Amino acid sequence: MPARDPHAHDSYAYDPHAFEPFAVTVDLAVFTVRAGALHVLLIRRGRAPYAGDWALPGGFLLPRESAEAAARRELAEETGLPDRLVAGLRLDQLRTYSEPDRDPRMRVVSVAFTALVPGLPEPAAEGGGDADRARWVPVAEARGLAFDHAQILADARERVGAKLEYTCLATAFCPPEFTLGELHAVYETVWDTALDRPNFRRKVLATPGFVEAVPGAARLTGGRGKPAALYRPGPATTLHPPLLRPVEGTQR
Amino acid sequence: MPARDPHAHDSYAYDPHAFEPFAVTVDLAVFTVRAGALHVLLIRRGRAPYAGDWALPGGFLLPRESAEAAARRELAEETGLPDRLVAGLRLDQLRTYSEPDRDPRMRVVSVAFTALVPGLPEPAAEGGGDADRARWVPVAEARGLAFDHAQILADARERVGAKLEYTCLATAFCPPEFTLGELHAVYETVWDTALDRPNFRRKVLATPGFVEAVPGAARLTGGRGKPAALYRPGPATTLHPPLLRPVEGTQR
DNA sequence: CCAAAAGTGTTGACAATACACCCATGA
DNA sequence: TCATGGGTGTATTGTCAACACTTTTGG
Repeated sequence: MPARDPHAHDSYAYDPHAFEPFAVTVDLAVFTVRAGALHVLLIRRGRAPYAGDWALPGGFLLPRESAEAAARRELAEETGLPDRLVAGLRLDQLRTYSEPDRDPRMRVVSVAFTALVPGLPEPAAEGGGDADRARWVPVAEARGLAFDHAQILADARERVGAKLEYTCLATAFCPPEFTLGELHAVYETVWDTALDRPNFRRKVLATPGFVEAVPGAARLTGGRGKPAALYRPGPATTLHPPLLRPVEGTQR
Repeated sequence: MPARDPHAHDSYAYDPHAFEPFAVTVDLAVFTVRAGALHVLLIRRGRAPYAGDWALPGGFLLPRESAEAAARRELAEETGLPDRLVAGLRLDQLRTYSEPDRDPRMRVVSVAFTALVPGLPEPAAEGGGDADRARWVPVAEARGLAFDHAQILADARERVGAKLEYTCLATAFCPPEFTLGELHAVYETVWDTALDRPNFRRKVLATPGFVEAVPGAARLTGGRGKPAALYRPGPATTLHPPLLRPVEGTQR
């Protein structure tokens, strides 16, 4: 409930703490698939607390800026990602982290986002701003993160895995035109499971609007093997029926 | 990124706005199923802005309180829901609303939650606090809400519908012991679709841990018809494979 | 010719649907 | 005995997993 008058309720009538200032920030978990491993974009902190540690990119909301806008701005400022890519990037809210002691200095509430970008040929974290401190790090090796960023990263990883099941978001990990082999590799990498290639292929092609063929085009992948047909992302956003992760446990 | 020193970055070095205070609130979309319709818990506002309009319950975070804790506290304070129910209630973060002008008076960032409660015999919105201003309203009739609460409500409704597909959350709409007919009615009400009863029944019973039979018990439902067996919520939290909403469109 | 990667076919297990049908209770 | 809601059976249909197989390229 926005801005109810802090004097409106007995339990904090005239309580100055009702105006206690909160800092509001955004944090970004930006993922990519490189060299067969899921990577996350991290920034090395320059000052205390957690100086020298790795952290998720992010920062404060400006006074008249939504969290989405702040996330996009911070991503452009703090990382070396190309402007065109950041402008067209899809940002998904993950959740908001509001534990009172998550920052040792003051009360900070942070809205976390996830984003998926294609694997880039060059290290991507180059250029102006704080970009020299930005790096792609395999999620398996991302340890000792500042603040509660390990938790955010874990939540984000789980969310991304789940989203691949029932949305068409996997194509966001691929370049504008991609082969089904590349899309297959995205699923296997994010889920860390083997998927039967022929069945995966059929499933993707049977879902209307997931991908659409680029007429006549083909590409040699890795120089070896038969050239693969190219596809573009289709207009669909959700997968019906979903493409479920195989479960290790007892059921199904 | 929590509490980065606002002087740390050139673009707002020494900018006092980096400390611009934000108010942080929670908003709650609490749903129940009553008389075959999905209802949401609303509060009638007592003062401007939007005086006299209906709004979602919610309020400010206290200085050392997480959003989850604030949501639970506000729910207990503002509504007549029984304390036992509020204490055991499951709260799910929906998303955070941060548009700069969503409150006409000041900058307010609000973390929205959803919660599901069983249909209560009595009107539920009774007792102390602001409870006399609280009411269950059918979502179809909830119009003209204060602030951006119509948007929050729409998002919450969609999320709840989606969650029924792949989680066991539907039992939260039912009393501690319930019949499969009641569970069936929950799905039909929330999704606003007819579901084949025998198939629904088999699906639920075939999902391990969704529900477990209460030994020997049976209940007359509505006085008419055969007494139905009683079930309790099981230990499972997710539905594998999911119970998908029938789609009206072309696909599937 | 061989290795590697793309792409097709086939089959059996299983799950979801659309029904028809029986059972227990109140009026 | 009828209406009402609970509960069971079954045939059909479709989907998914497993795996054998063909095709096209580079070396």
